[in-house]
Amino acid sequence: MSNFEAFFDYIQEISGKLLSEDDKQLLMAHFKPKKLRKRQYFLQEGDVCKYIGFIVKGSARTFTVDEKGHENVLKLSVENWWLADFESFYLLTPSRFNIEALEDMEVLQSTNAQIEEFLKHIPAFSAMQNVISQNYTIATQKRMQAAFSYTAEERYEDLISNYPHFLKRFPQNMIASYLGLSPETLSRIRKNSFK
Amino acid sequence: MSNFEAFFDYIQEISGKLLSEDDKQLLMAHFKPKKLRKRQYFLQEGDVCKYIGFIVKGSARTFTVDEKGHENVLKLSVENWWLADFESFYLLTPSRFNIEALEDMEVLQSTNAQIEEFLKHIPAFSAMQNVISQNYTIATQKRMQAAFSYTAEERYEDLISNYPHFLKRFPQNMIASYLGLSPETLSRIRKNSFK
DNA sequence: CGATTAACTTGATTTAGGTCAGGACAGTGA
DNA sequence: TCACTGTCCTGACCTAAATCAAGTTAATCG
Repeated sequence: MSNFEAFFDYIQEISGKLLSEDDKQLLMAHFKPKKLRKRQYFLQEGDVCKYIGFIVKGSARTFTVDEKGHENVLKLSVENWWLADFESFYLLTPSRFNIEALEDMEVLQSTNAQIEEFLKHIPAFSAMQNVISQNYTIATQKRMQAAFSYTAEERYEDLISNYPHFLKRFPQNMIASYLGLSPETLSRIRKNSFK
Repeated sequence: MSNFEAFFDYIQEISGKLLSEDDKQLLMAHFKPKKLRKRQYFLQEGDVCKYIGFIVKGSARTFTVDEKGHENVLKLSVENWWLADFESFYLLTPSRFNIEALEDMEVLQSTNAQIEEFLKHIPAFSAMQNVISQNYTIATQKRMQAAFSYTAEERYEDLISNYPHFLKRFPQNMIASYLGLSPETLSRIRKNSFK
């Protein structure tokens, strides 16, 4: 199944290790393919995030809704990224986040208990986890710094240079929210940066 | 050496596993105790972060300096926390951060290469790493959300409830910077929250 | 296809928080 | 002892970005 081929490639590439036939069988047995239509929710606020998903195709946003009904995008995710509220997933607490498909999606999903098994039995899988957690640590450190010490404009420039494809792929108001800006402000920044 | 006792306790507690005598010997052989005086730097911007440090005693701040000479505190660290710019530490790139002792400190430090060895040979150590990276992921997710969707006042309330001891331990201008505020603003928030 | 809804732009106004400036108290050190 | 430096407070002013409002363009769907 082509879904899994992309997934296997990803694991092998990022971990720098090969998956055996047994490894692949184990993964195929416990990662369930799931389709989500645009606007469908992978996770709803208040629910426990029972599944972690690997995005084979499509994109999603992770967001909160505050008391005034204002939506706040924390994360935009595309192919070869993982989808979960890790706090809820690890601790089994109700999530404060929503995760919603922005395009039709194909996801491979599994549970916390099964992930533990993969980590125990598949060397490439646990190597992958280490690399991901390193990357995540680094990326978050950068994003925190940007959030606090950059202006709106600098954050936008930063996004352009780090994730240029986001601009084509996501509506501008999502990008604005992801940058912590109102849609109006982003529109004005873009207008000014043209001249 | 009492330094190491606290360190061993920490590893065993957080990992849920015991350290053997051999494990302890290995750790003692490759974690070097180091003293830092108040104001001394553990890491300077531009240098590669060759060491990771475990704080046995004292506290530190991780900060950047922007073009205008404005300091920006990203992290405040106390006993039983780790000290490093992980991007620089993992990738061996020059760091954009400074790490400075805010009090006299005792640190146990080691290198990236040695950490790899510990992970390979000491089960409690790699279990610890997994727990830490989970906790870190969760904490960062929260902090990101706070940074983007909370007001100055809410961020301060949040700090009070999560890290009340920070308020006694760190000067107010450090706290302000950590919260992404000017010292004046924090002062005013405190004034208002008294009545 | 036209009808509705969603996405983007632009202007006018407001506001949270920053910046600048002055002063009150420590704590430290020659 | 008294300057010196760092920390905190308070007031006056300013500015980046949010909010409100209205209009335009682009997507979506029956």
